[in-house]
Amino acid sequence: MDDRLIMKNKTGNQILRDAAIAPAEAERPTLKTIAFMAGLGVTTVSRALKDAPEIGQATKNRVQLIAKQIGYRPNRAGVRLRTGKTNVISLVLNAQSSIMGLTSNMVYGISEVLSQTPYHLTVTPYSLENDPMQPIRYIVETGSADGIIMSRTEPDDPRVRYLTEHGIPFATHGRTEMGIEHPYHDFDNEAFAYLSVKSLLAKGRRKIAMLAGPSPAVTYYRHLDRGFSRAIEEGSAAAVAFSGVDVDTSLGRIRDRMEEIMSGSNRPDGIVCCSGGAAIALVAGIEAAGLKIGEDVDLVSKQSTDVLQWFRPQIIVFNEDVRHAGRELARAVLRRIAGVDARELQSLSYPDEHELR
Amino acid sequence: MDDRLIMKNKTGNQILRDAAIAPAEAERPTLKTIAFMAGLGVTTVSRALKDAPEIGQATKNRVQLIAKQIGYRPNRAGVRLRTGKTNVISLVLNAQSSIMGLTSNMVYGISEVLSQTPYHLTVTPYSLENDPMQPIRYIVETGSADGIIMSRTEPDDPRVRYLTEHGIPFATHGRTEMGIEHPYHDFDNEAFAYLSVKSLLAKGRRKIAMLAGPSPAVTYYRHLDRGFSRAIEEGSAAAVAFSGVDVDTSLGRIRDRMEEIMSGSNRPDGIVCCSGGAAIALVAGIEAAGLKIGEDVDLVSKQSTDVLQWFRPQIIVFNEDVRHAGRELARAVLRRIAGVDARELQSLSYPDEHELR
DNA sequence: TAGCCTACCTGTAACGTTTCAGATTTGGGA
DNA sequence: TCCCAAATCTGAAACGTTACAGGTAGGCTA
Repeated sequence: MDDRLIMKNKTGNQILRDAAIAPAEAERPTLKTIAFMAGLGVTTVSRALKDAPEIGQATKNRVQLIAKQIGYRPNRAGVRLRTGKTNVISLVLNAQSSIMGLTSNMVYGISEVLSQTPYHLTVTPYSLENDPMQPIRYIVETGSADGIIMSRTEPDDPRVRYLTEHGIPFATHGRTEMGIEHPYHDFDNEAFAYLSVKSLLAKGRRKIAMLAGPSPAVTYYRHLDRGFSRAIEEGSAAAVAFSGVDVDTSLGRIRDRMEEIMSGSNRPDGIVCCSGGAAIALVAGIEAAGLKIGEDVDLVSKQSTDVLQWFRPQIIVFNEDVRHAGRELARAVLRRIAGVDARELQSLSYPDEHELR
Repeated sequence: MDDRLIMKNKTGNQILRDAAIAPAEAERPTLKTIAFMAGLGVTTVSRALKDAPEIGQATKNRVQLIAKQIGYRPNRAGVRLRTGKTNVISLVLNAQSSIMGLTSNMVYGISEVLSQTPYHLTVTPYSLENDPMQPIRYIVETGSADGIIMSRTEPDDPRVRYLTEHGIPFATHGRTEMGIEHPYHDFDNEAFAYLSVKSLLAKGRRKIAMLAGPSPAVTYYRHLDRGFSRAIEEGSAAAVAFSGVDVDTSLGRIRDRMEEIMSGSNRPDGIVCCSGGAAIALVAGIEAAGLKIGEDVDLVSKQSTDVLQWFRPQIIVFNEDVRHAGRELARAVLRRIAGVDARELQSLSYPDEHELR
């Protein structure tokens, strides 16, 4: 004889007990379980749990008590199948920006917010060689998320257009310039660049260069450029161009190129850098050229992880709180899903000059 | 009259067209769609798509062709509800280890593998103050993943015990010492510590200290300690203890404590550090004490992001390829889910001394 | 007394998939 | 010619949830 014991319990569900092997595999309670216990129909239970107006208060209390006692949790697959709601937010990012905890902080920030909700976070990285639209299309076509958070926003971003057309809630890290109102959170890169140049000017620097984002592809490049130019003009300083490198370049190449530039005749005496990772390679190049930070040349950099001030205390540092960005973005998509107008879900955070310990 | 047009298509599903507003919201094809197009029953289609033996080859070909042409993708909720399979792998990690791209590289490594499969990756961070069991229990109780990947493995890890008892596939980053065979991937920290001390000995250092993981809580602490002690003994050197700091300590406190220690009389002349982030603070402390790396004291560190050699070229660096760890762990859970024996899913990677450019 | 409203509750169907237990067809052997 | 097995295919049921269209009881009005 089989040593398994198959029985029907009162709810009609099957219990499968494996005599000694499986550890009393407790069956997960469903609406049916509660319905049986309360002597009600499943519909009533379903409604009672979501505080529907047509259910009596006494019933609601009773049902909710039972649900809590037996640890009922709605089956996500059931809900998803029936309602089409996935309770999933998808973070789509490119695998390049891994350096210096940008990704992790974003993930943590988002999770912090989602952990208070029924939403789960799925992460979908794509490599820079691939089409950024691909993961987006996949999510939309398979309906695998209720909302999307994405980074590396471009001025005329096809993803934004696509998602808007399809009516899928999303929030971007970074702004667009395409006349579509959508939720975003952005770091004020214009202010950063402006303030950076200002602080170099204050140190008496007059030939200033910037290591910026991948030109004009990504929106923040434009903002940096605007802030930079404005400050340069106001200070009637000279802008030195860095050709052949940007923040996406490999650290090794940044270092080499910097050594080259800083050994040349037209070298800048002040540099603005918009990534902590790049700044480190940049410094290596400067020092390889025999120059000293804080003496021959001053450096201002953005950082998203507390590290540059340990690296070279002379570097002027502005913090970008990516974790905060994550929280803002998560809140934005959630509220967008809830139907809030996109214009109310746009926020900016300002550069915060690092205070020395 | 209503300006919406509700019609039944041939499959019996409802199409809801919003005259001008919604952009031809194409209905997602289901098995039913294919069944209708092929003039078959849904059962046959379902089977044909998974190459079941009882379906004729001609039918299979036809069905698969149609499926491809109309871009059919199985509905995850349907599958999940029916089979209980979620097609989700959950990465559970603590929010502390954010520094220096550890988390991101892990995520990217895992995604790389999962992107070739029907699996999605969800990330569930928890803060160190919370019970590490909590997210695990949640996943098991709600059945929200088919497999789990987790880090910060402890010698006697309650999560490992719990998951094993419940028969949930998982893989850990790091080993346990509890007599349970389970899939893992680990960096050989014993070899790292051993080799590190060896290289310090080779530089003539004789008073050696180590900044290690949180004592004995996390397994890798033991491995580090073993490798360290063995090398110290073999080289008949002196081990200097670092009290009050470990790799979890805040960078600020590490710096301060290091300054203190390195200003004292019994300061080491060689240091092993097992985290790139901590190494940076450590260097700051050493230099604040007026000492020079490579002269007064030598430093060996592990890094998971290419940064220390730009920071101070004098630091001896061993790389831990966390992205590779992510790939290994993902492969391990997947194969575990497929029923492969746990003992075949245990792997180790070895420290790889960083080659100078 | 009938009629009707309100307050509360219920069964059935459906979402898309897989499994189960057949049903149908075909070909071959007797 | 008949029957059986093999090869294909099929409908119904079920997973857990919510939406829809009722149902019932009690009280109130006319």
